[in-house]
Amino acid sequence: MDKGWCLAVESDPPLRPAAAAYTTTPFSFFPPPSAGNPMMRMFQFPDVEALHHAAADRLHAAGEVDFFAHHHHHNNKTTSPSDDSSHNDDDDQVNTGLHLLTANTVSDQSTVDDQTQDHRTTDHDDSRSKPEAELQVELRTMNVENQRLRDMLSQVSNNYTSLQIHLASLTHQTPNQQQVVPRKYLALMPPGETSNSSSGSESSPRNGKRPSVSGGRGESPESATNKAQKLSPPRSNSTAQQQQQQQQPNNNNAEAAMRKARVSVRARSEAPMISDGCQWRKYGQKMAKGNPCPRAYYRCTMAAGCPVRKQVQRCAEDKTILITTYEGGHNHPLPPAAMAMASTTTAAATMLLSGSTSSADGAMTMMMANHPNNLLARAMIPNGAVHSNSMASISASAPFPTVTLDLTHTSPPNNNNNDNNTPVQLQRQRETFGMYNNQTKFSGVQLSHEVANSPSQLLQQLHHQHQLPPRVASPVARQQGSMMVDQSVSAITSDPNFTAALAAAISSIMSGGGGNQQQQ
DNA sequence: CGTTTTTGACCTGCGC
DNA sequence: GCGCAGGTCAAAAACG
Repeated sequence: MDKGWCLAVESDPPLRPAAAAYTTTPFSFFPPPSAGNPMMRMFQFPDVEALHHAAADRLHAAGEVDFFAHHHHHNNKTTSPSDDSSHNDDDDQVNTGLHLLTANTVSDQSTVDDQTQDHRTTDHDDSRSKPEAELQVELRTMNVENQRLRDMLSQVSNNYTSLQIHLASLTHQTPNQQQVVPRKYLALMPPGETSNSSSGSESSPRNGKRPSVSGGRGESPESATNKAQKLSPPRSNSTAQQQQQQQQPNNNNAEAAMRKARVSVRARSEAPMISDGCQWRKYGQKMAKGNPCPRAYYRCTMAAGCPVRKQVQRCAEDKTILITTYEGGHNHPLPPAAMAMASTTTAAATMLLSGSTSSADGAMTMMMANHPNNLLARAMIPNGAVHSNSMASISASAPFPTVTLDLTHTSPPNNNNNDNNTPVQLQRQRETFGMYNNQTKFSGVQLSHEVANSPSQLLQQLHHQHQLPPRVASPVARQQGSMMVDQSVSAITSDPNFTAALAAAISSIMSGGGGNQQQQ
């Protein structure tokens, strides 16, 4: 069960003491305030926190344990009768203060709330339960509203990224930079290609060059679409079709192109699949010629009809390198963790569309530098600075225009930051975060270069990584994830300097009241 | 029992 | 036309 979420650790005990209480905190509603993303702050609801504080005060007045005081004072050794209810053998673990529960749905929260409610009301009168119930109703209402706003935010963010890339492409583009590939590519667009963003129709990213899909046995909508496309093969792209294309809005071509463009990511990983925040379902596996390692085919299952697919294969020359190739664009809102990769693939598709390697590189660099969640960006572009030698390349020789992001190389030394890590430290951080889960995390790749410089970023990454629902991870993944977390925590805490920085970052986060909850 | 993975079969494009 | 390789389907198996 290779789930792209691969955030099994979020439900693992070591990092979530007093888990049940956390679920009810306002911290669970939002991602941490993203320094570079004012929109995220914009969507925070102070009222919710005020609501929570009111509830906490009430609990205090009633002589009950304030779960949230546990937060604010970072007393990870606090024990209480209520804590015992969720207590386990992780007391000797570091309480990062991060919200690590993922239950976001009303039902889930309701369940936990009910449980905590049971504990609270056992020894107290019922008169107080009614206001609490009302508060919880309000909380749930706000949660729903939050969910809706987050969906909207995802859409807006996606659109913003696309527009930004397109603008960068146009800005950087010069006449002699326009290469053949994208034009040829666009010329191959079947005329029937339309936006997949809202219809939910499973229009598949195909063109004439690509080996066609369906074996004809399954008559899924996708297959039907493919058939229709086959009836008008690209090679017969007539003048009428070209005229039809010209009549289409430009963004139609762009979107169609994006669905065909490919983004290949090379990263070192022992895990079978990298984590990109999305949910994938494996639908096939093949032995590719010249490579003893099989190639796995995955399809995005976050939304019905999402055309995004990816291929995962190990490099024949170096089996520690995992090559993940993305194709297409999502037709649904994405969780923040998935936004990074999605925005990257979108950028890559856009740069292919823009038709210039240099402009593309600039576009991608710009987009990445400006996208707060783009983990690849920070892996490629330390500190968001524009690098001329970013590890991105565009292949025109491949069957499809492909952007390759090589994350197997270490970043060049960055003089702008305070990178005074010893190689040993960096290596330890790589080991710590690169093996964070059973799947390699891009954020781990990124963290390996930044973690010591920015513990708060580490926490944000951890925060994001713990947002997703536990159901998406297999037990094996959870177990391995738990082990990795243990190792990670151990490694982190073994470094006194880093521990101090981590504590400071935790304090910052807690005092800032930033929290999150995964949309789903 | 529903979901996911496995895996053999099938289809298509391309090169010869 | 044939064979090969890439990609996908879908029944069966596995899993929770």
